[in-house]
Amino acid sequence: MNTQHDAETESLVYDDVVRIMDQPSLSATVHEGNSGFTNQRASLADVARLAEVSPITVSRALRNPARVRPDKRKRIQLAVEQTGYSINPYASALKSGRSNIVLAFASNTMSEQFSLALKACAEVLEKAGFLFLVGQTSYSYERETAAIRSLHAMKPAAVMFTGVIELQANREVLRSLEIPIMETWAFPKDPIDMLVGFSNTEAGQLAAELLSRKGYREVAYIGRRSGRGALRLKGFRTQCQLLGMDLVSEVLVDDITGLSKGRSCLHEILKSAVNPQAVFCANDVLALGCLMEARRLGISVPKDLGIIGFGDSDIAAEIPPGLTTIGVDSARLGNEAGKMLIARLSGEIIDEKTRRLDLIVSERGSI
Amino acid sequence: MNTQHDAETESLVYDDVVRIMDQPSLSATVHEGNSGFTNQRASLADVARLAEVSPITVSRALRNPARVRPDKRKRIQLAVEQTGYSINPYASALKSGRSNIVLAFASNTMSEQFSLALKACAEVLEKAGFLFLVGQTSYSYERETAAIRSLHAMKPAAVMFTGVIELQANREVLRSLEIPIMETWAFPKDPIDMLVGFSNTEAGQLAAELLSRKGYREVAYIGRRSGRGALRLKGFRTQCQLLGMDLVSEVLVDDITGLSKGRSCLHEILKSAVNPQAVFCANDVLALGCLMEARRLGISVPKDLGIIGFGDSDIAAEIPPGLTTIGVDSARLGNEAGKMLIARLSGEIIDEKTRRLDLIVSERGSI
DNA sequence: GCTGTCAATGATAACGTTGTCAAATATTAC
DNA sequence: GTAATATTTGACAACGTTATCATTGACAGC
Repeated sequence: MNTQHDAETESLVYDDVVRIMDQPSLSATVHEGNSGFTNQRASLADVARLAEVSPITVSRALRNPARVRPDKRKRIQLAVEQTGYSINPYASALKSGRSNIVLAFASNTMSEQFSLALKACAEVLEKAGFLFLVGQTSYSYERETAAIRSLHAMKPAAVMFTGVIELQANREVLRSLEIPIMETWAFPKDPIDMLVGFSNTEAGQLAAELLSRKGYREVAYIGRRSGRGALRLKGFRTQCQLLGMDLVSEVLVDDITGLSKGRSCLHEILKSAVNPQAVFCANDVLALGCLMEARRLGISVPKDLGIIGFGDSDIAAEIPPGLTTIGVDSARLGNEAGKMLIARLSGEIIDEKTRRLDLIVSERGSI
Repeated sequence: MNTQHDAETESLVYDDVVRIMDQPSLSATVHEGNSGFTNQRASLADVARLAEVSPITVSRALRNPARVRPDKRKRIQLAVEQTGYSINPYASALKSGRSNIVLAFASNTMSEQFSLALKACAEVLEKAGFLFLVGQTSYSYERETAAIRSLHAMKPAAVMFTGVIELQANREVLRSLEIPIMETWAFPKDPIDMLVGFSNTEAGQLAAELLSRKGYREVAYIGRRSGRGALRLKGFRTQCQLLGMDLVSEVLVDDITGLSKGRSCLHEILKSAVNPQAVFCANDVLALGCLMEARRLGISVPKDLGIIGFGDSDIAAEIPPGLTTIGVDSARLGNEAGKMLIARLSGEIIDEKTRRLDLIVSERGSI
């Protein structure tokens, strides 16, 4: 490798910058207000002095403009712009016990579905002036517990989870926070507070029905041991029995990230006494791993082995022969959750605190 | 669809809970200290009263135990546990002007590479007691600017970006914050502060060399118009020229998320006067989209068309015929960045504020 | 025993905002 | 015009922590 290269080559980035900075619209956004960059931040008192009102009036003008007379409001607005004032969220949170941060915790930030939902939710909430931040729990109860404990100190405006909280103690901690809590991705009968989800049991049932309709008789399951995976398995198992199919193999795993996991799971399945003709994977990553490994082993999909996934990931539609998958509209889920949170945070009386989304079956070539 | 289903079905989640809660180790973690859930939080003063010291001593014992005599330290520790005290981060941040939050902004949280890096970074920082939170900028200068403005109010302990900051005004805002700034994913000669990155220009050069070595003569490029894409293109273009290859088509796009984009780009390329025999895609998602579409169109990879991607995504190795791709070890990048931040945040004098990672070429069947 | 130095602790005063309540002003009713 | 009410504004104190400076006590050196 004899590539001539040094750090300077990359300075193009900054050549680009100059070009970009020439566009007045953007630089205006940045320079708005306070000309230059004063390190000393303006406080409410500074704004108040300039606008010739008391600090508390400034505070009101910013938080609830209707309660301040138009002329003063104008003066205050002007002063805010001149000083480049922005509220100190720490002081505000300290005094009021509230913050404008909405925290979301994802069990796995690498999941396409969760990312889509969180992105949609972020867009809604940021438009409403909230700061939407995401933390990770990595499917670990310990980390989830730690995250929830940190909430007690943070007291965000609201919290959202890509899942439901299972540990009773954590549920109580969350309830004691007295802030809106949004659970998702399942449909328990007793959510902590708000819920935008769907039935995982039904997803399992649908998978069984699809396979039965296609004439499969011996089937297998791959998925997580706990949480939603367990629910999907439950629905699958029940419906298999009902429809007279044999669930000949259940491969239960803890970690489901990475395609290699799906591949090794397929090997597990092939070890079972009775070889199944189809497998339901509790997520698309596992399903794709199976699909890849099947091809590698010369197993024809769907002739020798049918595969159903869950999640309706981007690639499921694209990869030959097309992965049949059950899923929800994740972006819609995030959007709905965001809108519900905003309604609640702005003090509206919510008639419905839960929302159930329909499952979407995308039937493709893999079964 | 006649699936019998109602919300109750999902209550399995909570049956699970009971089982989980029976494990003493976990419930202990939750119940630690303050027995039950007092809504009224304990303050430093409460702890101080119980330990019979002054509040300031408690503060010191928690932040810098070495400065407090062992006997008092013990008493304080005990009092903290009895009261279930946890520090109020808002009060702390208000007074000290610092916080224990480390913010990261990802240009695209749905990217496997960014997710991997952020996850690795989060692990390191959380172990050191920081709260690692992620926001999104969605490759938009407006949102990036908004995010950076919000930093001014938040004053996190440090900030990290999955990229370099291009707008000069934003660079200055960041510098004025006087907190550690971590840029990544490129290797500019004048980073704002800290940097863990690699050369995108070199990535383009490597791609050209690979193709040249395989005997390709007419090649094409697909990628983003700006930022890192532009750098990869620059390196690719330069090296093509040097090696006597013809860059017959450059397809420049703004949005690179989603496989369908790669598919439509392939069509663009096929429209060009001279059909290229190989294409370098500035990321793996685009490359995979091309690969899928090529197969759909009956174009054989690599016989009729060679494809190189960037990012070394999970699926690149798995999908037949195997996607040749150039990338970095994202998890390592995140880990290094996290460790550098911690060193800096704990006041160590850092000898090296930048770190350059090697590019990894994974040669597979697609060229 | 006296002075100087260092470690350990504490008293006081903020940080910048907002909740509470009171005062001032404007508006309406009679 | 006066009284009653509603609207708008402000004074004050507090949220829980930490920076600063002052104090105390311990210990060494002479």
